[in-house]
Amino acid sequence: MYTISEIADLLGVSPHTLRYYEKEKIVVPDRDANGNRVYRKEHFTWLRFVIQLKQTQMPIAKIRKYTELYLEGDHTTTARLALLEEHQRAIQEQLHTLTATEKMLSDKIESYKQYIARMKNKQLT
Amino acid sequence: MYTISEIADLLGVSPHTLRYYEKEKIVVPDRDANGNRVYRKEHFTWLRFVIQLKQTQMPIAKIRKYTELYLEGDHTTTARLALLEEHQRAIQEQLHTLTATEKMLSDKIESYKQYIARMKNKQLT
DNA sequence: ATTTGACTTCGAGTAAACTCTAACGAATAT
DNA sequence: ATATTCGTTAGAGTTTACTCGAAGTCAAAT
Repeated sequence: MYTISEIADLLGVSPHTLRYYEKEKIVVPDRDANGNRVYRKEHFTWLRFVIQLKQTQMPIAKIRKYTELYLEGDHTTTARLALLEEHQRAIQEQLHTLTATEKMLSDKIESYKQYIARMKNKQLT
Repeated sequence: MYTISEIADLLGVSPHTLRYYEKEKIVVPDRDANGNRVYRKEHFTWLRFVIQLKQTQMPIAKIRKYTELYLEGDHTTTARLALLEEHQRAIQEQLHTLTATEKMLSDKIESYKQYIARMKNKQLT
């Protein structure tokens, strides 16, 4: 049982963001007698999942789609599977690009270091 | 020597985007007698580099910063190196997150597949 | 001579994902 | 009893990176 700011702290997001996710119907918490939001373990788990998808560039709209399918029940498993596989492919492409760029950068960084070392030497002579 | 639409085609971006990059002082092409943009080999090379940084989530502002330093000349090599190293770290973090998420997803995908297979079996009985 | 097509500028418009503001209510602290 | 703290809402504002539209120029094709 968490308040909005507690769960925000736990997840490293702002309460504003959590209200936004609620408006987008991605995670709709319970309410207490005063109308305050109450997040439970399952909300926490779902939010953690959502944030992980977000960190890997899945757009909010697709996350909402997946959430809708999940809430619709068992007959949407095939659709959900397709969505996850699509995102898996997106991730694999990103891994590709990032790996290539990392190589390019470490080469460039190496050249820069050598250039700087050469300049330092010159100064000492 | 390329026109704006030629280089846009070569790089897979729109002429609009190239004009925007010029406004942001990331790549400023030459002009011909009619005032039309003329991109040369070096502009192409720089744009390809910029696009690769963009694909790995470097914000336009940082790309512009790097470009400025580059244009300022040799005495900015240390600053440029620092910038590249910072982005390299960002990439390594992304690789981490993506790898972890890819594992998470392939597990989830596996469960979904098994669940669907189980349902199919049931139907056959 | 005029139409076509590609270019130009400047400024406005768009989409995504927040992020903030203002005005209010309830519970706790002094 | 009052001040503070934390929550609420609806709606407006912000940032990033484009993306588009309108009005105009210029050279080549018909």
